[in-house]
Amino acid sequence: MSLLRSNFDVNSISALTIARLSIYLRCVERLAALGVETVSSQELARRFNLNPAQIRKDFAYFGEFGVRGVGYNVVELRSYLREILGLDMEHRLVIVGVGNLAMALANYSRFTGQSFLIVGMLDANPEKIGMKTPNGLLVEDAARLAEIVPQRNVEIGVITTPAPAAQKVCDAMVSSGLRTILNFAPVQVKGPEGVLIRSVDLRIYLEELAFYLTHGIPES
Amino acid sequence: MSLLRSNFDVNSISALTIARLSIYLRCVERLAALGVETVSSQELARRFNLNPAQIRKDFAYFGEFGVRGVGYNVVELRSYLREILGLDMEHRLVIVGVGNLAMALANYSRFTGQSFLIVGMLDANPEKIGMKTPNGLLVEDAARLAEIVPQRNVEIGVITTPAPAAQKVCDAMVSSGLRTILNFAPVQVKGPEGVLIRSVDLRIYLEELAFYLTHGIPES
DNA sequence: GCCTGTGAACTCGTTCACAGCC
DNA sequence: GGCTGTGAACGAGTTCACAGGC
Repeated sequence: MSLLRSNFDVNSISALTIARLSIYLRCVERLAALGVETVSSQELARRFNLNPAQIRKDFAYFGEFGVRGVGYNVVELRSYLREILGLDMEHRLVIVGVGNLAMALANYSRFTGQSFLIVGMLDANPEKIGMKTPNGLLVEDAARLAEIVPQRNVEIGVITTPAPAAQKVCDAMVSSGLRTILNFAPVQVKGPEGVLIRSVDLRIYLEELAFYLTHGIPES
Repeated sequence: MSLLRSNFDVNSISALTIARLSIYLRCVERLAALGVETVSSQELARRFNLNPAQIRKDFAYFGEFGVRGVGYNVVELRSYLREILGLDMEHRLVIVGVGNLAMALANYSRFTGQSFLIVGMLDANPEKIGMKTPNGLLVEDAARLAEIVPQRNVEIGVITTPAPAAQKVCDAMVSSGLRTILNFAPVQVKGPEGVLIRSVDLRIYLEELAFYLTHGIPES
C-alpha cells in the first residue's frame, strides 16, 4: 500500500530536495517511456548517478511510495512526483522583456508538458508592442502588467529584461500580486518576505567554468 | 599590504564559494561604478544581503585583501576577484545547437565583458548551416567540431540542442578536447572524470516554483 | 533474499566570536 | 574604535547501516 502524505511542513524541506524531485521525475519519465515497470532506488541511482539513500530520504518527506523487497512502481511514482511538484495543475506565467531569451523560453515551454502556460509577453519598448511572437502571442505593453495578472490568473512572473530594468519590473510584479518570480537578468533582485524569487545567472556559470579552467578541475 | 595567494588547493574549495565570488564581483563592480572607494564586509553584506563572515571566509581562501580597521579597496578587490576567477584571460567558446537560446547567449555575451568570446555556432541541420547569426557568425556544420576546437583554441563547449542530441554532442565535445561544458538541454549529461559539466535546467526552476505555489512559500 | 524507510553518524558549509592589527 | 582573518561552535545536508516488511 502506498500513501501520499499531505501534511508535511514546507519549512522543513530543503530547496535542494525539491530540485532533486524534479530530477527524479525526469528520470522516471524516461523509464516510463522505456516501458520499465518497477525500479529500486539502487537501480535509479545507478542509471542516473544519484545516491540511493538520498532518493529514499527525499521521497520519505512526502509519503511511502515503495514496496519493501521490490522497489517503486514507475507509473505510480511518476504521478506522485507530479502531484508533489504541483504539476497536476496548470500554472500561468507572464514574461516581461521580449528578447531572444524570452523567445527561447516561449519555444521551450512546449517541453514542460501541460503544466506551464505562457499567457503574456510584455515589453516596454513601443517598437516591440504589437509584434507577434512565433508562439502566437502578441507583445503587450509592460505597463499593463497590473491589469493582466489578475485578469488572466497569472501565478509566475519571468524577468528577461536587461539588468537595469529588472528591479523595477520585479517591484511591479510584486505589487500586481505575483508571489513567485523567475529572474534571468544578471542582477540580484530583491522582494519582500513572502515572495519567492529564483535567479538564473548565466554569468555565474560561465565564471565558475573560467575559474576551473584557470586552476584545474577538481577530482570527481 | 594585500596579497593574492596562488598555492591554494582547488579540491578544498567548494563550488558554492566560487559561485559567490562571481556574485561578489558583480557587487564590487557596481560599487566601483558608483565611485565607492572602500568597502567593509559588513557594508557589502548590508547592501546586497549577504553574510559578512562568509564574505571574509570566502576571500580568505585566496589571500588577504583587506586592511584591518578599514575594509577593502574596491578597485583592488575587483581586480583580485577577476584574477581569481580567471577573467583576466579570454576564454573561447563554441555553441552547438543554434536555436533561440543560442541566439540569446550570443547577444548576452556582450555583457560578460572581454572574458568570453564565442568563436563558433554549430548545428547539424543542413538548413541552418551557412546562415548568419545577428552577432556576425556563420553557422557551421556540427560535424566539424573536432577540427574547430583545436584550431580556434576553444575551451568551453555550450550545448543548446534539444534533449535527445545532448549526450552525443557532449561526447563529441569531450573527444574533441573540451574539458568544461555548459549544458542547457533538459537532460543529465555525463562525461568522464576530469571533465566539468554544469547543467542549467530551466525545468527544475519552473517546477520548484510550482511546488511552492502549491504548498506555500517558506518563511524567509 | 531483497529493498524500503529511518535513526544515527558523519561530512560539509555557515555563522559566531574574538585575537590581532590598523 | 573598527574591521579583518580565523579557529571553534553550530547547523544543514548527506551517507551509513540496519530494523521492518515483502
